[in-house]
Amino acid sequence: MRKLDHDQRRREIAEAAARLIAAEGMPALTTRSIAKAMNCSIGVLSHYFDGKAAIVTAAFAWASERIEQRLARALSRGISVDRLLPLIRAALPHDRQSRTEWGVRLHLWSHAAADPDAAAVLRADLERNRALLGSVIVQLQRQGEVRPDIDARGVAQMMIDSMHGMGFAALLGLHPAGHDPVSAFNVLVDDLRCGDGARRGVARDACNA
Amino acid sequence: MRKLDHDQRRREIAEAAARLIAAEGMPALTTRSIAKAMNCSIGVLSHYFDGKAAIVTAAFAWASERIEQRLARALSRGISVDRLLPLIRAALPHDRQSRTEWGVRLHLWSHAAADPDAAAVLRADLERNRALLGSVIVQLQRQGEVRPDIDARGVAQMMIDSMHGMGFAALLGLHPAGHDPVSAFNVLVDDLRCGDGARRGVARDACNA
Amino acid sequence: MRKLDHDQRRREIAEAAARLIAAEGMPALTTRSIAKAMNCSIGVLSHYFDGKAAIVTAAFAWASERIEQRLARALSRGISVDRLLPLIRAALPHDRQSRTEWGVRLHLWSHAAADPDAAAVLRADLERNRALLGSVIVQLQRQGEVRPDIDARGVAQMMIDSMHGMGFAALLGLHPAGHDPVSAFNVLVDDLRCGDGARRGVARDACNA
Amino acid sequence: MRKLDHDQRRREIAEAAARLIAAEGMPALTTRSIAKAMNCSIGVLSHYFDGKAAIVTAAFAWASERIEQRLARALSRGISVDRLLPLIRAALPHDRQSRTEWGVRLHLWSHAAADPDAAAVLRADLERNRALLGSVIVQLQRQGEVRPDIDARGVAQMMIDSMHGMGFAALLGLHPAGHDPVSAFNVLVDDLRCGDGARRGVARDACNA
DNA sequence: GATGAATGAGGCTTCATTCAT
DNA sequence: GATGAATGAAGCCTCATTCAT
Repeated sequence: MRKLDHDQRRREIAEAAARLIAAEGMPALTTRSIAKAMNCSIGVLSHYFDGKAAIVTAAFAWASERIEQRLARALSRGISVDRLLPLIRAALPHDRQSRTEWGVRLHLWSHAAADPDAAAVLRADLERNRALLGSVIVQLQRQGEVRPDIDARGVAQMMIDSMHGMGFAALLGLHPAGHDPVSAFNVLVDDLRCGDGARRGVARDACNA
Repeated sequence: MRKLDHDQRRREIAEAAARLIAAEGMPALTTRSIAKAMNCSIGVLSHYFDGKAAIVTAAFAWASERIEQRLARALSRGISVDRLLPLIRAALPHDRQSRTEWGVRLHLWSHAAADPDAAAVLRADLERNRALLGSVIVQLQRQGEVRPDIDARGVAQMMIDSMHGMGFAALLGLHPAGHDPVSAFNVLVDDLRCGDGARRGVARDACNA
Repeated sequence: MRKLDHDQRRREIAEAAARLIAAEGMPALTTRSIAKAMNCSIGVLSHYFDGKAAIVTAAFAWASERIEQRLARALSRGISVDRLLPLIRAALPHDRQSRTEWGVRLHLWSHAAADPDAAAVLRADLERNRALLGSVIVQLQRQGEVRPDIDARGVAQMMIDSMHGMGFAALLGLHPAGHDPVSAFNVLVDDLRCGDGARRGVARDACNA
Repeated sequence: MRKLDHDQRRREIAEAAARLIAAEGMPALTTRSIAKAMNCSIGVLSHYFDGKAAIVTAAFAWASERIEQRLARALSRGISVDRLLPLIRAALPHDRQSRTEWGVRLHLWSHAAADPDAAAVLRADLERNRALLGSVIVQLQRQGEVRPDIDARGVAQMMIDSMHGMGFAALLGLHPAGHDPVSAFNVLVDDLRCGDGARRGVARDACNA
């Protein structure tokens, strides 16, 4: 029970730190700002974390965990080719909560550029996501919804890379107004589908016109 | 001539700062570290920049400029559908210099999360790149190498988003060993091409097998 | 209790700063010198004051408070025309403590020349002193010790102005050796008195001699 | 001729420094601000002055000189008891130029609190003014306009002290709106006059009423 | 466990001064 | 004589951390 309280408190601190990172950036994450956000004194932090670096690590972990949970929840609603786009959409930043998570993620990426430990964590995260998305595609192949000749892991990697690019860009408001980056995945998804050659062939005939 | 020296020196400082950012991250970018990298005294910096924030801005601008120049150079070698992949490859991090540029770029993105000015610069950068890549695609459409029914700007945006995701991931060593992220663009490029319906059709037939 | 400690500490810092200002001037008032005088570390100061400017303000306030208290103490010993000169003497710099207070006061005046906030504080201080001295004169008029036809506030203002000039000059050792500036007030005090026309008349006859 | 240019330039620099001191205070007096005000480069200053301290000294001297000249000009218009008040009024701050001079003077006083050299200069200045004003009073005594039984130097000192207090207060806007501090000198001047005992005697009778 | 006062290193900036051009 | 780039000390402030209460 004591242990539970302890872990609970750690999680609260990590979350507070994560929110601060997302909202104001790493430089604004100070022990003072965390204590203020937690409405507690500075000294408390050292009871739960061994220095600020550990809090940062925990904040990054908190966000990564949330992001994975979000993906898992989306997957739990059932898998089909037609659900791929909504799934991607659910994974990208689209509401306050997901924007916070993506905000932390972006800072984690830049943090990892100079911190090998963070980079290792990041690699592990990505590997899990790749495996997860890869297994989804394999399952769709087994369901006969996706062409069997494609490399599931390769496509998963590409989708994840693209999602990161889109997610960060969306987070920073880098897309033109009204632009829906996810719709671009239609091209890719259509390409994965079985038996839709007809429509595409027509369009392609236009070249020779 | 005096003015030239002044600008030259500013550029040198910006470059030194950019290299520091890429190599050790923003927190390691201090006036001391810049002066040390420049082999000069701290006070010099204030002769050329109006505070550290201005140096950071200049460093970001230096990297963005280099990245655009790199893209422009790649484009100057001629445009064709078959050159699209090499072009993308040239734009992604692949050597020391390009890794430095991408390192700064990643930090600029996370910096922009909390700095509206940096975000505005980023948006302008992206808009230019989008226009550039969009015009390339339009030209390819005019040359009859790309299907006329696709939305050039939409595809350009998607390619850029994906490149960012791949570029950052490649920079951080997030891809599995031996993985070539660029090859994933083959799917997209093939989709853009005119008159290649045949091969795809064959593959798609496998679904029904 | 905690609050008391806090305020007590603030007062100590303000006093230390005031003594430094009086002894060595504003340029010598640095965070280092204050910390050294307080025998504590530099960081402590920011626990109690919001920057150096706030310490300076508090130091000025400390001295002004002391000066007013000194005046109030002198007044509490009873009021009569014969006590006016001793009262003035008590208000002017005459011992180590009062010299410190006047030293700070002088620096406050020059500080106020470029700082509207300080000037406003100064104006308020002066207004209080003017009111206080004015009420003393009114009381003496009621007691029949001072001529009823004089303007109490005007005389109070003149006395205060003169006291400032004398006080600053005395502080800087500007008077000739052995000179007692306060005795000059005899002229004014005699002029205020009721019923001493005789002595003056005699002296004035000398003109026609 | 060269020497003249040199001295002329020194005077210009001293004046520029003095104006800066009066307008923005000592802390704002930097080599850069002086050079900017002079519209020249920083290096020039070291051709004419041996460091900043020398410039400050010269600026103080410039203002003191001006103040004395102002007093001398006022005296050259002829001396009589009736001209004493206008003379005092001319010496106090009353226009842009005199306010500048008084501004520098105030800073000189606070500067002298921690700088024995400046204090010595100040003492010498004051001694000259005391002698000047004292000789004026002596002359008035000889002209039979001032009572012969007063101590000329003592009165001169008192007048100077009061003028300083009034001048500084006026400079800082410390007087109540509409208040004319100089009129307070009427009391003193009347007291100096020969043969006006009648009016005073009448007023004094009011005490017994 | 919790508090927050204290520490002192280190960040950014400004300044007077020097000196090569 | 004039310029202004360069220097580096020193100013103020913030920060993570420690520790007595």
